[in-house]
Amino acid sequence: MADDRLSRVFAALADPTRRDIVARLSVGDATVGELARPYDVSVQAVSKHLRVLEDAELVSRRRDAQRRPCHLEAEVFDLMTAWIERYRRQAEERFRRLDVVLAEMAEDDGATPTHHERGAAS
Amino acid sequence: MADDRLSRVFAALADPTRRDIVARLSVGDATVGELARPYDVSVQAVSKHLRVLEDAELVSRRRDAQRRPCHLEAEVFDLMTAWIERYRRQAEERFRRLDVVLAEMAEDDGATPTHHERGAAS
DNA sequence: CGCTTCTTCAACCAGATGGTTGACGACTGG
DNA sequence: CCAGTCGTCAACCATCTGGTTGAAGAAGCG
Repeated sequence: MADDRLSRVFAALADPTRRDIVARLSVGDATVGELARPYDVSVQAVSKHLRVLEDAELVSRRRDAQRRPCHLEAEVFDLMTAWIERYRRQAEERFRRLDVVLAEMAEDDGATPTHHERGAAS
Repeated sequence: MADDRLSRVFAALADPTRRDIVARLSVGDATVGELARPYDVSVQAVSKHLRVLEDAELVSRRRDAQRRPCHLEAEVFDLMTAWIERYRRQAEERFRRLDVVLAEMAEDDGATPTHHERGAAS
């Protein structure tokens, strides 16, 4: 896996267990042991998952006696959302332009060209 | 990697080359050869990347003579956005509730407890 | 201090990933 | 038809991943 920020975040969330951990942390902070309990893998495995989430800066940790409570850093979601929205918009923009071109073609002559199946704008 | 839909999508986007391919496809459809040109890897490697994107249903392909033009399926972005927004909101909601609790505590007595560093509401 | 609890480190393993090269399949176009 | 182009399949390789077990650190408790 590449070592840039966005790659680490996407890779971290490409695992269902880690997504579930994120889901649970969105409700409230939790320790490694608490997080591990519901899964039928070793606590060490969960500890590794948490390290991945921490490297992706999705999770941070305090120290509380022997415990290391995990805290969800929701700001990272903005990074993903920004990336996703950028290309979603670009793709939508592209469809919009395509519709304009098709509309112009329809004005020029009555031919109906092959077209992507998508709801055309008004 | 897990084989569920969301895992495939996140895993597909965890690679910078594949994200770049998505970025380029957001501008317009392209063939495998066209997509491969800018990268200094073999066309076979790019073909593999496209297969990953296709399995994640981020990309679909037509047939045009020998060519296999690739098309971005932007709808999948909705899936990710939905997941992300869900937990972002939940985390924000949690902070909101925390702020309420803290406000109530402040009313009860003047003590200032330890608190997450985050901009408190109002 | 010594035991127990919570967590991580280390070594190991099977399987996935991302790359390579070489051969082949599909289709065009002269 | 047959040379050439576009793309994929197959085999191989190094590295990463997600899991295991066993041992060790770190901190509180009696």
